[in-house]
Amino acid sequence: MYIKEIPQFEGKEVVLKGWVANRRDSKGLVFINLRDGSGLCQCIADANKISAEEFENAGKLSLESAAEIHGTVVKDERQIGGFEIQVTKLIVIQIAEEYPIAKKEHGIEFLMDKRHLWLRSQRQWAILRIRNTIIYSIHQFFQKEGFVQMDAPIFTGNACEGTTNLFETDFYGDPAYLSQSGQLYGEAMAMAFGKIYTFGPTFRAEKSKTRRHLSEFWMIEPEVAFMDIHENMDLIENFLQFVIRAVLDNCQNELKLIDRDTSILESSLKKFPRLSYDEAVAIIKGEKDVNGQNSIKSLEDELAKVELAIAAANAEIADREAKLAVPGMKKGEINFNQNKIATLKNDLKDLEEQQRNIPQWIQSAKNFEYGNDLGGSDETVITRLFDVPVMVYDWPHEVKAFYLKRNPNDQRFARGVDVLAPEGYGEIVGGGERETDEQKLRDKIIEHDLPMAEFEWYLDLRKYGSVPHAGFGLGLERLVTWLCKLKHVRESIPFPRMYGRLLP
RNA sequence: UCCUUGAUAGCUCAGCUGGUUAGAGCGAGUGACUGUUAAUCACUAGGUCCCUGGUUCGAGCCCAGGUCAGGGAGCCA
Repeated sequence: MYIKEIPQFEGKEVVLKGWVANRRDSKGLVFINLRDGSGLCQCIADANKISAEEFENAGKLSLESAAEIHGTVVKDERQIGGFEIQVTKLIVIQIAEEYPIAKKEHGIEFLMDKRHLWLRSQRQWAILRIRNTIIYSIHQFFQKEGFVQMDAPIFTGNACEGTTNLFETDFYGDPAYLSQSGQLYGEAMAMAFGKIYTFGPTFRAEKSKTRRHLSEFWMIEPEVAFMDIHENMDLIENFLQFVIRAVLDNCQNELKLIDRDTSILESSLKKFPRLSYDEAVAIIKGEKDVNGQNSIKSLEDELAKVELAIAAANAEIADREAKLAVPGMKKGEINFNQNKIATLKNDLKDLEEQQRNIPQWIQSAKNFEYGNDLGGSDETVITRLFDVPVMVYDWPHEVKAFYLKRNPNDQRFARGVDVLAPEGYGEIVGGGERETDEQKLRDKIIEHDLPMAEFEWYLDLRKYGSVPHAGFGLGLERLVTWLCKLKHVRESIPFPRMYGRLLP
């Protein structure tokens, strides 16, 4: 019997096993918020309805203690889930020691150190259930479309893309690297199975400390034979919309718990704009408007808004501090005001950071040099103008991976495509159409200064039935982060691995 | 690797221009209260002010070096 099934048992006797998420006492009454992994439910232990020993035990239940509770389901609109349990019997399974995570705000370092316990709190629970729905719907989409799930190896002998840092390990005395992409193997498998997708861990040893990077993350990489870049963009759009719809259909409760405004998710079900690199650059530099909006002007407006918000927050802090300075305030009210000030100060830190960042974004957008890759701020600048993910294709070939095909009509461009998520989240998908000509690939490998011998097996694919093909890679954690509107990827995975973080 | 901000009680933070015995709230413990939602109220306990060295009559505060962390850049999904 799980808490999520309670609505089916109104008026009946049930048995729940779970952990104490919160407890409040009153004379003759103990309120227990029980958590069992499926949901939360308030249980009321009444001194008149259970034995004296059981009532005493109920009072001893510390935060995160485990108990088995027997009781009657009673409808009560005020409660989470609309029901509560009148306890008839209470069995203590374990009394927990003092629980470190208080019912209060904590700093991120502390919470990350306690990640194994933090997973129990409601917000983390909701995010990771959404992650589960996303994973399930990814498999559903590809399976219904006839893709074969086929994983790439994790130990690799070569550097697929060469540029990024790899984790080196010892493979029976030889150096081996943890995979940074299954891409090349996916191409081989697509030549055998037609449509495949990989779903596995990926490792990048970049000493990045940003809200978008992990050292270990999960990547989904489909690859399809006889598909060109435009069909690839169709696939990406259908795929992402299937996943978004699955989250909207199945996770309303979780989305509400994390306070996610779903309007952008709903608007993302309409067609994704497809911009060429040239168009994207013109928009970033403010040379081209989108629906009457100019990138530079809208940033300047944003900066003005941020400055107003900073002034408002400072005024409110001053006001509340003045009130606190007057003696005679009740303790509860003091507490309320102090917490409010703490929250405001935290908001202020974020606002002040934006105040510092936006002018830099404006500068970097104005000075954007044609031919460069888009930086994090450029992605933000462009996605702020849309309420759907944006696809940018046909990139200067110099900035993209060696295996991408050139646009046959304009050799300056490689047929890569990036999907930029709205709300400032930036790149969540990178992909494109692959080069089919063996000699052109050899030239590129030399140009990128990669060891040719390591790629001979890959070049074989171009000798035996080389056909047009395309695919993409989706970073699971970046998708979770955007769909949940998280501030940082570290909350999108149960145990994040990042620079400086190997425990727990 | 670079830029930037920070480290004070179990947690979140305050601590003025260097000054005598370092503070608050939460959490914990004890007690009060029959409907609470981070309950409320009273009392109690709780400190290597990150480390090393320096300046000074005097350092939580100033200086130098280090460690760790937050945010950003580069790079990427």
